[in-house]
Amino acid sequence: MYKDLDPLLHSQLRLAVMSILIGLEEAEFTYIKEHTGATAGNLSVQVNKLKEAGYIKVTKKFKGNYPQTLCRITSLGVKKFKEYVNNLKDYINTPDKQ
Amino acid sequence: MYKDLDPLLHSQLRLAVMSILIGLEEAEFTYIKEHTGATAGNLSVQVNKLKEAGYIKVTKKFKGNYPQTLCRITSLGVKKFKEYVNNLKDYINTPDKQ
DNA sequence: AATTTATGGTTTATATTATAAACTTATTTA
DNA sequence: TAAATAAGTTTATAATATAAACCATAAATT
Repeated sequence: MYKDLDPLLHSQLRLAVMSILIGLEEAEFTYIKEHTGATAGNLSVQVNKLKEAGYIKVTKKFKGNYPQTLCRITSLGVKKFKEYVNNLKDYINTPDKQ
Repeated sequence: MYKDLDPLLHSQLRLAVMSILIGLEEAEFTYIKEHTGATAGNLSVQVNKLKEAGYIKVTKKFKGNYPQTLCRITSLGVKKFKEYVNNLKDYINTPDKQ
């Protein structure tokens, strides 16, 4: 019971990023920024941590004249996300009490 | 989408404490310590934060000759816990991708 | 054509948080 | 009576999250 929660995923912003990417396969940095409400700086840091851990892959291109940072979840990322969600369930199953 | 997660609850140990208390109505400090695997120091700090926020009520008695710290969730605590769990669901609903 | 504003970020400094180590007080046990 | 155990608390440190400041280029404005 109460298995450890992956600290990399147990963070509001990183979890939101993963949540977006698991549903989308690929998303722009700015898209994630808008959909999470995060500041660019914070997002930049957290995206890098997920990248360093191999949970996501980040590619940098140009979109027209502007830089574009694309994020995509890896199979490791999917696995870790699912593990996290499963472990979390033990914490949040409220056994009927109002 | 992606509502803010109560930072007081989005912490592995404090969430485990609340998870125990929502199922038990009352628990000893030592019971919580054993069931979470936390160190006494860490637990002491986190229990106090939950107490300060009014999420739990802490009473100190003696059990035989030894001090006994009892914890009990408050109605505010139950409300906040449920809100947290509801908000969290948006983050962890994996829309079918393996 | 120079200056200002916007885009798309990164780096760095600071505030917050979590955690462990050390300490306290009292109690058993050898 | 000395050492170990119980039940915690306090404090110091490590880790984390976040915001503020910064950088480079592009587009718009004067």
